[in-house]
Amino acid sequence: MFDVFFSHVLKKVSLTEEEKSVLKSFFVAKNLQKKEFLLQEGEVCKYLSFVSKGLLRSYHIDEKGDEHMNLFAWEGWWTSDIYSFSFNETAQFNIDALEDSELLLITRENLDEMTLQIPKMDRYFRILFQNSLATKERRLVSSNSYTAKEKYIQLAESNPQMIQRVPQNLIASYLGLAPETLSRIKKNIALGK
Amino acid sequence: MFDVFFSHVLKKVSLTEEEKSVLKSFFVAKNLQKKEFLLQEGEVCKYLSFVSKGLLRSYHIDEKGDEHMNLFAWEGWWTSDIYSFSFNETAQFNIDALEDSELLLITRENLDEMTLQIPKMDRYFRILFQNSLATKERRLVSSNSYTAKEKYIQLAESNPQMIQRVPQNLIASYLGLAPETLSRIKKNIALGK
DNA sequence: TGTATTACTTGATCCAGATCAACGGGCAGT
DNA sequence: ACTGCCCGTTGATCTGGATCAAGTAATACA
Repeated sequence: MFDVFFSHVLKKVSLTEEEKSVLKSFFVAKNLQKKEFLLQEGEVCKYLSFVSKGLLRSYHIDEKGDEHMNLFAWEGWWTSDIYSFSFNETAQFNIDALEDSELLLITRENLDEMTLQIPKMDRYFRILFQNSLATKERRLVSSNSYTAKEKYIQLAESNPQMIQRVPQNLIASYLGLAPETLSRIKKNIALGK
Repeated sequence: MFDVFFSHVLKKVSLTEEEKSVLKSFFVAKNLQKKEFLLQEGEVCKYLSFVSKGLLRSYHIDEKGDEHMNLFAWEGWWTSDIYSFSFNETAQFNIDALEDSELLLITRENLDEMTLQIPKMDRYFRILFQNSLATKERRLVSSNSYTAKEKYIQLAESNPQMIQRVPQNLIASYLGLAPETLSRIKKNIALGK
């Protein structure tokens, strides 16, 4: 359970055995079955969650009832409604499991306490958030600047695993496209553009 | 020059006078005149920049030559091509000044060194990036989920200062709209929807 | 203080991608 | 093995916002 976690943390900061065991104490383990919810829109998001096994999705449902994917998180990724978690406001995202999953959860209070006890973890999360921000910034520009086909090709190149692992209709939603549109785009690409 | 800077840092972490003077030594001050560039697409972004006075914009230019705004930064905000800065890759954004501006620049090497000497700054940047990430995540969903009019109204409510301070055609670009579209939207709103 | 350049508006037309509709194929549960 | 249904495909049509075009107001600059 913690193996995947430590191997990820150790890529960014070093930890003693002592620190590792302190670290563990701030987390709670949770299993989630396929289709089970970790968070529902309207609640306050209490946890930052590390995925040690499985696959989760985070998505928003608009007034018309349409789903809009925010992100997918599998082994080695964190997920949360980070806005809700940070500012203690109502969540805008739902998070549920696309596959049976194993998680490590930490509350905001524990995160604060943990980083005070082990300041290196501020560095870990600083780097984590910095990298996520960088990626999200590029995705936002891509979303405003490119055609549907260009966006799909960019995604396929930058994140081929997502395309293998996540159903096509959810990929469409992630790109802000109708499922029919993505289907047609893939057909065109297969026919040599 | 550093007054605005310290007042912002102190909102998130406390600092001794000693630490303040150490902190200062890692930054370089820079003035930028209106229309002058801080960064051009294709370079590597060497600095994370704090705006102590003025207004900058960060934007991407696509193959057709169209500009797509990424963000605006005024007093108390940071700007950078964070992807380029973090991963030492070619910048995708241009950054230039919309008003005469005063900046504090820090290199990646100095940022790393500074956070090692003053670990509290890891916490400062952890919180900064966490908040930016939260905001960007919401903006991305908004961009994929709402109509042009809804996006404008949301922006006007959540960030009225931006609308006052930034020219309308740049706001349009920030929202991923043609300037004509935003003009019409504002007209409709003025006419009572 | 005049003129040039840039910002904003308004109208007419166009198009990428959404929506609606119908069908086939795979796989999940009994 | 059967059946139900979810998922992807394909076709036909519609539409929000882009694009093209022209005029007007505002700001800068000399």
